[in-house]
Amino acid sequence: MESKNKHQLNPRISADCVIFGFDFNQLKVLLIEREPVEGFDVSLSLPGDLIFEDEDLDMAANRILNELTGLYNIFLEQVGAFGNPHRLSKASDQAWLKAVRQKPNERVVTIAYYSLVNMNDYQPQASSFAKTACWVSVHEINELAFDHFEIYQAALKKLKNKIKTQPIGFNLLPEKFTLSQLHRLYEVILGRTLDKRNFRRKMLKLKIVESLDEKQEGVPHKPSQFFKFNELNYNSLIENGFDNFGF
Amino acid sequence: MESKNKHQLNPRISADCVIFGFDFNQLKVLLIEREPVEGFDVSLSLPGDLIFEDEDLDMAANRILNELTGLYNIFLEQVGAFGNPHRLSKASDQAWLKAVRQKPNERVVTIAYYSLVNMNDYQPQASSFAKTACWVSVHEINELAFDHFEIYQAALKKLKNKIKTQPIGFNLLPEKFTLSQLHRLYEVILGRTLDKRNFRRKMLKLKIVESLDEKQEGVPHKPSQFFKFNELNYNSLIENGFDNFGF
DNA sequence: CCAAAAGTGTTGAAGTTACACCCATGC
DNA sequence: GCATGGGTGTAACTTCAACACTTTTGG
Repeated sequence: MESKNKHQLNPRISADCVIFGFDFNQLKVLLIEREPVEGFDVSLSLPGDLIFEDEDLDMAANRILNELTGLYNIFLEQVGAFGNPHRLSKASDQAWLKAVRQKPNERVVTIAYYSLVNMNDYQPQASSFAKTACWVSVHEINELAFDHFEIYQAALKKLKNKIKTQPIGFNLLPEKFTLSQLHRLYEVILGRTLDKRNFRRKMLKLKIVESLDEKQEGVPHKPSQFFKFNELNYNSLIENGFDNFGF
Repeated sequence: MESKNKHQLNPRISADCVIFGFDFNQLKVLLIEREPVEGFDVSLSLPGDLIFEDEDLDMAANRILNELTGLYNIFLEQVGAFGNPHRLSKASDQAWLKAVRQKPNERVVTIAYYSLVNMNDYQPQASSFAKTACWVSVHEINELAFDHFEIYQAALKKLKNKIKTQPIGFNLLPEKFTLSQLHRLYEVILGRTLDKRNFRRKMLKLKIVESLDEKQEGVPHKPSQFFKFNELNYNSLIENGFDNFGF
């Protein structure tokens, strides 16, 4: 790394982020609306950017995440590298790249990440690579720019697998939450219904949740108990996973 | 991608392979001996190479694997991207790179893969990037060039996790094998002993093995039955995994 | 006949699934 | 008082973990 290169963009490597959120009902992904270019409709893409030469891959993903959401230090994990030589060569993508990149023809390999955010903490930010961002429900995502749909699918698959053995779901919830919210979260991520009683039993047995002395107020039904997660047991499960989480 | 670039090397992206083998006793990794450069000892590294501009990442990994082993179409899966800006800057690594790369200072992000090979099929090949290759037992691997030790660890972790839910172990065995061999394989990959009876029961219940009308010969103990794997059930488990594989 | 690895069953404990009704609140 | 979602227990079944002796062969 020669010093003249230190803070230049690397024109061949980018990072893209699949940022998941949960609105207590649906699983969402934060997408950016690409400025329309002549002859093509608006289209949605994952937030992403070229990396800097002096920047680790994780740092680049964190930068993208932070520029877009204002959040630091939240769950972020690599999905993998996507490098099909033709991943940028659709006509609509090329038209857009010509408008924003110095070298629109350059082959770019992207390193994909996924992140879990608490939607309450999210504050939209103006960012260098995104004019407007919006949360889109996963079942409404069907076409994305470049190979981003494929990346999104890989990220969702990784999330599904991971949530079966590690208690990462809490990253999508606020500090206080109800077991029903957690239940719904698991259902939407795994894409199937889970028995309410069995679910609660399992969570309580794993001891990753702890009930608070506080209940919902103002709801037109029996108020729900709030819980927080138990950091100690949470961390030990993050290390070891729980093998028999038979959803 | 301009056509003049079509078959040039991409100086910023490489692929590295962690190639696992099993000699019926130990889990091994195929490493290459880097030519010593003045002032530094011989050192071991993972096989790897820069990718070509017109080459998919998977293709590049397959090329490296094939050039080194003569094998095609075998198990190969991405581990992830490794891109620490200083991953190549140790003095011994720099000395070596100066001898073999046009741009030894270039920052290179590498995409790591792991592969499972049947050691009997392996035939050493002369290759552009390796003079000599050798199988090293996993418990003897402690230092590797660049960040390759970190990559190796990530690959092994991925293998451990994957073998718990998918029947990929067969890729490391010949067509005919005994249940004891399979048993030993699982033990060395997972790094712990497994009860013999419980192991056999589980494998037979999953129906991924089928006994052949053939036994070991010439062994100084009760001869062992040979098995092959059942491709049909194998493939359905590759799709679906087996959730409750509680090792 | 001895050494070496193959092969085989049972039992108690734990975990999984399926299932239906009462409760507390706001309106 | 009614609509809404919250909260609870049990029984049948499956899976898991632990454990020791007999068999077949070569030398």
